[in-house]
Amino acid sequence: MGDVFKALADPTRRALLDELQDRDGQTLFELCTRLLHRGVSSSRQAVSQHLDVLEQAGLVRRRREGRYTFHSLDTSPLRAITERWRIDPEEGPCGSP
Amino acid sequence: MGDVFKALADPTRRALLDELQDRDGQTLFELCTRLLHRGVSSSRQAVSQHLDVLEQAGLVRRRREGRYTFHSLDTSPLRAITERWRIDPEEGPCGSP
DNA sequence: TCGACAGGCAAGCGCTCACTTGCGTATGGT
DNA sequence: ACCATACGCAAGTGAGCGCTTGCCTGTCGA
Repeated sequence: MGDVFKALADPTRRALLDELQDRDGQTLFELCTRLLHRGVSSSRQAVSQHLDVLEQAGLVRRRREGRYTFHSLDTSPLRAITERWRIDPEEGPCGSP
Repeated sequence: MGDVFKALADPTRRALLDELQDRDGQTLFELCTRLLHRGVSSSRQAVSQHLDVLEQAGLVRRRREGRYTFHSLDTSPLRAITERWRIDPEEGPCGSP
């Protein structure tokens, strides 16, 4: 549980999740180069360690294929947040009293 | 934005939010004693600093009254989480294709 | 087969974080 | 007036975090 929040506490890791949501199944170098275009400058090893944290938090899944390692996003751990502290969905399109 | 996640990264702070959701408008000492009953042992100053972090993150509001300082919960910053990465509400009661 | 590519592993360094310690301030009961 | 209460402020300390550096393992193309 705490691992999820610790993972989300870093701006680079949040940018990685944004990037994976934009395009799923990217490799390490793809993520590095696309982070650069976003203005986030991080070395390969740094990004790799960030992905380790995200994987341990259950937010990212790794799939090894040949010499490539593809990463995919998994937002299911975030659902526990909305269930712990009641978050009113701001009376969204569901509201019908 | 990152302040919210950094605030949520600590288990003591999450326990404080739980406690405030259970009973709103508690003072520092009330929160300290009730944390003890939950098994979370923290000094007064430690809890005060945690509340500082939560206040800076916008998750807790302070209201000074005489020599008491009451704390109230505000979950609105958490809504940004659900809006950033689409979190399916597990096909809640809203689903009607 | 050889070299370039994609990635993993681990130690070291600077910085932040959580906590403690000590003192100061203001309120309220008696 | 006096003292206990409720709380704030600030410096110091130990542990964890993010990043770098260096080296090693597989994998694919020419």
